Amino acid sequence: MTTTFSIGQLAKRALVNIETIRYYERRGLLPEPSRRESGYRQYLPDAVARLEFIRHGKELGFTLTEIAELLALRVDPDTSCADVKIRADAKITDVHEKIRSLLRIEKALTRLAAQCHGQGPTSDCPILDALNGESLGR
Amino acid sequence: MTTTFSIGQLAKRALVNIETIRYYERRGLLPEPSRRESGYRQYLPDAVARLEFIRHGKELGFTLTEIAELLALRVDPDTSCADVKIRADAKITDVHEKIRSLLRIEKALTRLAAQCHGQGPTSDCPILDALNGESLGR
DNA sequence: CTTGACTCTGTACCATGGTACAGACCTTAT
DNA sequence: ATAAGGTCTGTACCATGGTACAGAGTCAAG
Repeated sequence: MTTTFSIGQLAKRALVNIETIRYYERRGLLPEPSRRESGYRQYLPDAVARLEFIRHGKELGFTLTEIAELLALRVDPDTSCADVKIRADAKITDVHEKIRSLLRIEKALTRLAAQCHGQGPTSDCPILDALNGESLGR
Repeated sequence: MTTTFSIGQLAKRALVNIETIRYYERRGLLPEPSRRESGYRQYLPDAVARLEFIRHGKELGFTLTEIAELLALRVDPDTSCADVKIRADAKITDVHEKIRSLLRIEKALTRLAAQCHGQGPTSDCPILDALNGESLGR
């Protein structure tokens, strides 16, 4: 006899919203569970692990679509660890690009904020002047 | 006689989509322009500068809502440069937080990718193992 | 056996920043 | 005068990651 969970119990254990579980099912991140005669979803304990996998993936910056792919790779006997590594490397590049972009923004903002004494009317504000002026993106 | 632009001409000059201009108007980023008898929007040259202001704000990571606030500050005689600086400083903090979070992600991903030789079945993949395991978020 | 809590499906809604129509009307060039 | 192209409003749709119902049916405790 195997322990099974209702969707509410699963939600409590995995610390996610019930609606989120159903949403993940619609998105294909969770397999369709078996049902009781009433139609109630019936989960096995491994569903908790699956939800944790999803959470960890999100913590690493993967989108739900990408997480679905990783979950699919995991069970496909024709894929190897290399397929996973490719995705991880792509995500590293991705994250790296975002960081570079944000650093550029931070630099530009810091420069502008330093020019601003925080006094006087907005008509003399160097920050607003800059927004009116040339492109800042470099 | 002042030169005026149709919405299409403005879109060309400011390099934005016509629909975007109407969207910005709905969002309160652009004032409602005067109209011809036909109802066609009629823009003054300063509308181009306004759209550029918006673009620059976006390049600095401000949301459209925040840009609308900056635009409002600009014309409000009761506000000072300090009000602008407060927003710029808040955005710097904001961007800084995002960078820190992404750096944490990058670090975790890089560590995982380094552990993965890229060989063997997915069942032995250290990256997938990590996603199954403990929380990664620090 | 009743009542409250739970779950079901389907759909709508939130923010964010737009894009894409449809169907009608206007303008401009030939 | 007519056709092509521009513009109008209103609404729906895109992605992303969910959340919030309504109305019906189910389960469990007292």
